[in-house]
Amino acid sequence: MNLNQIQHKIVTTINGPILVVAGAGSGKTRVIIYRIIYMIKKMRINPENILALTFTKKAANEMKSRLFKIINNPLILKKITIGTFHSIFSIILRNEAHLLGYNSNYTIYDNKDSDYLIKKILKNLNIEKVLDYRKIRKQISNYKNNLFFLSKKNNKNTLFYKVYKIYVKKCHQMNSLDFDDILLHTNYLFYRFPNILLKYQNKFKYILVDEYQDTNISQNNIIKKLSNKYKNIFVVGDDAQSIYSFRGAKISNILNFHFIYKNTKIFRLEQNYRSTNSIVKASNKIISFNKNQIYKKVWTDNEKGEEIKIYNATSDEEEAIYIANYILMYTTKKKFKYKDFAILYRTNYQSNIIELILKEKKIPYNIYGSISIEHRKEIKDLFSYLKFINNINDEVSLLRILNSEIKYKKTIKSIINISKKKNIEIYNIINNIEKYDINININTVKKLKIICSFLKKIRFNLNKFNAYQIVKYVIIFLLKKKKYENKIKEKFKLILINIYKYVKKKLRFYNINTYLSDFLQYFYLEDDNNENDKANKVSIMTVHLSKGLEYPIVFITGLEENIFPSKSCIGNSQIEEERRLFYVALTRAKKIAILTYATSRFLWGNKITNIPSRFINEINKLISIKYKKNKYNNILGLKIHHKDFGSGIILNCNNDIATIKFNKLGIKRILLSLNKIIF
DNA sequence: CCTTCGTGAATTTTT
DNA sequence: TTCACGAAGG
Repeated sequence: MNLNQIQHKIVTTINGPILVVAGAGSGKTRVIIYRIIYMIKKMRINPENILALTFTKKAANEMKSRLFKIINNPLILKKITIGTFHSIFSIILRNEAHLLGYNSNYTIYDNKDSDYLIKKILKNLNIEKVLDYRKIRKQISNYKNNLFFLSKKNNKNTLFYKVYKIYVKKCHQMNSLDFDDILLHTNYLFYRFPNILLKYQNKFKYILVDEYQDTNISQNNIIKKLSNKYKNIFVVGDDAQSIYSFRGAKISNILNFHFIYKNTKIFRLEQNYRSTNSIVKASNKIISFNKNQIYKKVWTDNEKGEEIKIYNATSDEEEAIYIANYILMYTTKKKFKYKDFAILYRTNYQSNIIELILKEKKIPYNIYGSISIEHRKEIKDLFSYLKFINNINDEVSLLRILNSEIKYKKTIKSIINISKKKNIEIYNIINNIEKYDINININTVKKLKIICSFLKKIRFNLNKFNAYQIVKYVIIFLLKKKKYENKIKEKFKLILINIYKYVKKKLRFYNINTYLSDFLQYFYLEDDNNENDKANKVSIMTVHLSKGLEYPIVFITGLEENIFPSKSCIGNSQIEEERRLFYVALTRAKKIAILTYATSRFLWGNKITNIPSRFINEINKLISIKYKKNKYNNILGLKIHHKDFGSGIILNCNNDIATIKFNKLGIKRILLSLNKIIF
């Protein structure tokens, strides 16, 4: 199995609660995978009793494919339950939905759906100017993830609570769950129905959780309940890589694990096998700037390797060009492959310019997540049809359809008003539109008729046709009605191909038919929209998505204050999480890490300028000097004294102009040739 | 009933 | 810059 002594011990210690504190690159995913194999092959544990949980769809798919490579037996593999918290528990909820007053075909609302609903509620209460719908959504999410509903913490007189209650009620009426509901309702299910809990306790006798540092209260409580009978709970985590606190992740879960589970065995994985010594050294240096951390000594036997490189681009475009050229050079002259490279960024929108340049230079790439395709308007339209067809109570999706089909807002408003006044479902009204006294355009009536008869027809066949057939009909219907650009048609085609593959795979692999609701579940909670994983392509993604992955050469881009670290994290306690995020980014690299930053960059059509990220300065001494561009190339981070302005530190330097942060006067740009600076 | 024009927000990260 | 939304005017 090729494991070190501690790893071997971890793999073969099966019973009881176990906490593994694992540094970056110490082989923790490998340990999980070998442990699963050991349980099945050596311990003869029934694979059906194993539950492995991850946080991102990407990590789940990665684990599945790595396991498959070793086990290579689909019959065994399909018995193991592997997936994200959300996907696994939403499947369980579908099975038990009737107990909670839901139908098993419930719709999953993404953030945009939630926003839409919250906006509507605020408008109805006439407080859309008082409360910000996005803040409310975050607050609702926070509420649910912290299980406040179980405690007495809620302040029932606030405006927020009023909105919260309506939101919950509406979701229930529409047979819909948002992402947080999936966890919340699972909690409620296990709390309220002990016999159901027992059923799943007996099924999942062995539970493994990857990236445990990212669990929130709600998730942690589910694991606690599930493992309570057999206590075979195995968690792996690294507090230094905790980067999901915005989703309610609580580091205290990992810190208090051994208090909650008696007789916990604790292991530490500190040897890094992934990266060169230079990279390990720099990442240790970075994380040492954080005050809150569990002491860990990550070390490596690997060679020193190349020093970390840095590139100061003049613009975001030039940054991308530099990266593209670098990749071209290394693939032609140094025999690296495209798939050896990853380009990481802090925010999704940064991918635009990178994609553009890579396309120009004909470098094949694979983008993960992205401004995810489900948020594109036309795709959203398609999926509102699919969601409504699947769940006739889903008025959010129906209203989306109406909004995209009917130009005249007044007409929609009158329909909604009638629905409210007479307490009749909107779908019912549009089906009998001529019976109602509405000022409505004749063409609109015709349109509604066409839509309604289509919906009726297709809903009639809902259980006869598989997901592929249904989606195909909807796409044909949409294309018949509207003139879409070719780009959109291509996207539709891609989605269809994706569905086709999925339906086929399910049939061959598991011998089950895929209906529309199965496909929607897959689309929202399982598909990481990345079929070409193994293809020889450059990977580009956010730092968040890169966790758990590794690449020989990694570019960390946009290392500027206000970008990375993000503006909203500067000057508060969240800066430590940003630093952990940078730590995650840096530790993805096996051989070479290249940090890039741009002097100016486009944001909303405006050129903005930022000073280099503090993270560059924090590891300044470990960065290869020859890559520090220009003639004042070795003065970054240097403490200086200015004849007029006093002492300060050099943040950036472009040819003759240095950006200096003065102790008393703040940030100023100084012409070096004036010779006012004493180094 | 329908078009046009002006204003203001958007982009932190994932399920 | 781009997009959504709403007011105003055709």
